[in-house]
Amino acid sequence: MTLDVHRTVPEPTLKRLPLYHRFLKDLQRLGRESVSCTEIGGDLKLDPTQVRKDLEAASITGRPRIGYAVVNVVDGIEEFLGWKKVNEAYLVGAGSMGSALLGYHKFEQCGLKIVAAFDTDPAKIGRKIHDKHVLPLEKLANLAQRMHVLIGIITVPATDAQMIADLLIAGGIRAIWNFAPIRLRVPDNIIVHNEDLYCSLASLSQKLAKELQANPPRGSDVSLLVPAPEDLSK
Amino acid sequence: MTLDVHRTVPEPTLKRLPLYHRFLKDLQRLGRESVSCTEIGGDLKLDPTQVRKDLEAASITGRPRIGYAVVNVVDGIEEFLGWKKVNEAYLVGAGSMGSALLGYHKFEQCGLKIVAAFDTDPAKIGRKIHDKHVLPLEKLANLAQRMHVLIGIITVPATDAQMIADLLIAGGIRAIWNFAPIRLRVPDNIIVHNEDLYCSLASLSQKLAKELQANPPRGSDVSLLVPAPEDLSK
DNA sequence: TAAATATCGATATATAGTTCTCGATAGTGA
DNA sequence: TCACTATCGAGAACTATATATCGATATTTA
Repeated sequence: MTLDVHRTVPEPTLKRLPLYHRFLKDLQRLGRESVSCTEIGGDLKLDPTQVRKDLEAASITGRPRIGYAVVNVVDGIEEFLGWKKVNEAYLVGAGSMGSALLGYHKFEQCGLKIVAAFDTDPAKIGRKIHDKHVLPLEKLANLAQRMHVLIGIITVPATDAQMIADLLIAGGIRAIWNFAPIRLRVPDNIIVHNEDLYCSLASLSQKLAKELQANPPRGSDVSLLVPAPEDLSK
Repeated sequence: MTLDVHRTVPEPTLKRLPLYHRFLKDLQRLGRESVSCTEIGGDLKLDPTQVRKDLEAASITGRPRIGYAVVNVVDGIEEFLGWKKVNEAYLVGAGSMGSALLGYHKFEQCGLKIVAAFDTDPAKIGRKIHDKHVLPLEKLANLAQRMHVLIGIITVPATDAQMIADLLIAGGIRAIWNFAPIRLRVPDNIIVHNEDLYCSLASLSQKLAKELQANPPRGSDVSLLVPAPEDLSK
């Protein structure tokens, strides 16, 4: 059995796989043994063919007329996404976003174990947040010795993010989950995943602006915003 | 001048516009007056044509051999994304993620003003988090009266998210920014934007798993993971 | 037992998004 | 002044992603 880990899989597919995983886990809890693409697609409002292709990308196969064995899909997705073996991660920046992430204990079921947080704030250093130690940033340099830590999570202000990225990379980190609103400059072999809330927000804002233009909210009178021609003359 | 708000713009374009905005704001601070796609693309590691098309989508034009007027781009992006007029938002779920978002004051420069938070936890109700009042969830129903609030931000556990979404929609909300790891069922005219960290994580995990298979980390001996054929016989 | 049907798997088509090409333009420097 | 060049703008070509079609298969049911 060769895992098809090498063929590159579309990004959208990767982001849908957890949705299937979640839905199938629920089915599993209900004791269901098999499921069809049609049903998955129905629940998630996705085209059944889409679902089939996504599962195929993760090397998961089903049987005609029967569907997929629930356990196969759950297992196959975990295997494919690398959720079976957990990678350790360091989080840098124990501010409010950092603290929030430290509390996401379910990340561990998704291959991510945050083992420690780093910060420069003396008020935070030495304390524990959601059961994770907050260490002084200086200690991050020792990281090189603790070679098993491969993931860095950046939750510092944009101004510090590049410096932290450099530190993490020097320490041997291979992948960065970046929550700072800035594009990091990193070597080609480093995987960076940006979680830029302002970029997400942009998409929401624009769609809302467009929608409001088409269907203005009750109570808002467009004539107040756009003066009628005769009003402009006075 | 007619704003091209009606032609639908690719999602990827919408998510890149804030990057340009940020870079050009920096240039503006440095006193720069014009900029080329080549330069923007160089900074953000994007194809110059891509940049040009994105700006075109936002109805921003430049001049051959000169480039774009920095002020035009900054202004044009803000206009296009609807960042000039600020929409008010309610946040539901004053947990750690909710609190973190309440602290993102720069959202206000991006058309989003969180005016209040709601929660059911008596320990949180009545307090202020990052200067925003935390109100009891019951009061969310009054929302219908406060018609100017159009955006709801959901930061409650997945189990409660659908119920909260229903409440928000009943209250007249038009767009939802959903941080709960669940797909909400909403009417067609409601805009939903999912910020599902597990989906993001999936993409990171898979890329890392793939990368580690190609280039195993120093100190990890592959022979320990994959027994050589002769080892299987004993 | 045979027809009907739900489903997968593979392939083809369609749509969305990105990159390339080239002509037009407006500065720069010989 | 005139060639030279960096750039935009428009459209073509390409690539990636999503959807549709169709044959094969296994179960159900008449």
